[in-house]
Amino acid sequence: MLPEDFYTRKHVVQIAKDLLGKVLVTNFEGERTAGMIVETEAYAGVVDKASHAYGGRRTARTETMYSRGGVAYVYLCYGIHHLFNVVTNAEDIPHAVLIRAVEPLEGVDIMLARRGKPKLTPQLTAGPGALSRALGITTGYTGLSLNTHIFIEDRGIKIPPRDIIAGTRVGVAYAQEDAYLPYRFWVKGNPYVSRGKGL
DNA sequence: CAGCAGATTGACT
DNA sequence: GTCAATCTGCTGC
Repeated sequence: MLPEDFYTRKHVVQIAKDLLGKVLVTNFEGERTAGMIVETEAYAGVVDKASHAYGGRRTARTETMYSRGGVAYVYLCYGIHHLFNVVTNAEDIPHAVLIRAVEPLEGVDIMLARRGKPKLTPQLTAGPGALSRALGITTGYTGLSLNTHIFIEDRGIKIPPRDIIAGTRVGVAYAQEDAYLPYRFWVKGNPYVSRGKGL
């Protein structure tokens, strides 16, 4: 499992890159599922117009972003989709990394059942709402430390730097100039990377 | 308090 | 390609 100081570092963009190749694991009621992270986005807190915490906004929803790094921030998007983020940095600095896609490694049958799908295709976990549903992550787990039911492992998988591609974040056109920041990262050529509409 | 847009997805034309 | 699903939070009456 990743040490706590992996999450409490100050540079959320570096953490977003470092998370590629790590393994996101969930274990709910004995059902274990896991996938390798292949796509992430960094959200840089109060100065980032794309972040829920821009300008220091604090609401019931965003409160967990202000926690010390190493907990889950899960929120509901469009009223339907549960989006999973990793909170980083120190307490009161609301940085987070959105996990946008994983490649299934364990518990594929469980994921298929949760998604109501007959067979494995990239759609199973390509996209932030899709992977959360496949891994059983809901807003009920927001604020949970990443060391019990949801955790991230380093299995020694190294993504070569030349295979890490940077681009603009998906669905953040409203963020004006910050929409052009290269804060989205993915593993080159991996079929599970989402085909979200960037800029 | 109504209206609207959003870190999305899947069904349908 | 278009659109509905439906919760959170911001804006404006």
